[in-house]
Amino acid sequence: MRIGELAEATGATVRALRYYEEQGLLRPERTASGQRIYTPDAVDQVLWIRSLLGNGFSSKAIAQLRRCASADEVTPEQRAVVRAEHARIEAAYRAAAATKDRFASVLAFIGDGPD
Amino acid sequence: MRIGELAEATGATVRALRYYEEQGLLRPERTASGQRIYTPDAVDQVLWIRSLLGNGFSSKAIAQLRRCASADEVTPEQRAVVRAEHARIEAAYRAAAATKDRFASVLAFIGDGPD
DNA sequence: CTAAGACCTCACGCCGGCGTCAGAGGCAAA
DNA sequence: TTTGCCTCTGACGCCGGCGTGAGGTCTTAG
Repeated sequence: MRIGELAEATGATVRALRYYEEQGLLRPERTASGQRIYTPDAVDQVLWIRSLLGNGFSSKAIAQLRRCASADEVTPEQRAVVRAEHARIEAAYRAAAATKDRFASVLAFIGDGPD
Repeated sequence: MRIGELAEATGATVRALRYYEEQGLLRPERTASGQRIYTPDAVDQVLWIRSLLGNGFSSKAIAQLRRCASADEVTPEQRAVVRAEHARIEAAYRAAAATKDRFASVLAFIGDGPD
């Protein structure tokens, strides 16, 4: 698929997709004339990238993870990266859960009134 | 407590605490000479603020929520704010959960090797 | 063949959440 | 009172994640 289609399929902008490639998060093929061609998997990849970014991951960390996933062998360094980021996401998850619960109680308090 | 103590208690920097006040997220008392004095509750408030910021909330949205919490009456506008932010946090929570699970499987795959 | 639209590569701009000075003033101990 | 640390108020700087042109090329419908 072409970049505009991927953008529409994922909700990302064309600019963002090019930025992701620039950061090494995406590696589309190119046509002879230089136009980007994405495989269907790219949709999931982009959604994944955006969810990581939304959870406070930096693009550099995501690039590390990507390299880790595509390597045949996992180096100790990569292992460390994964573990560190795992700790991050655990914290983010707990924070999100707490925040969600807190909101739920606020909603229970005010939510049944008129709009 | 003074700002340095609050900083140490919360893990935020002094600069960040002043920034939060600037944004209307915190309202410490002042001594006659102008030094900030925080009540013990401020610790929880700061942790709460940081968790919201970490979940992608803007400081303006948090200020709105704060105003909402301290008002005697909840206006429809505030109600809308809370609902919108609730949707945000729901999404963030689901994303975090998915990310966490994905990491868990990665760790299961590589995590039992040597460091 | 042509015209519209999607795409390309620079490259500068923006904004939020602080970091980081500079310079001046509190405050507790000796 | 002096020493040393904490705090104060500006005010500029930085960096990531894009937005937004400018100026040119590709593709495809008619």
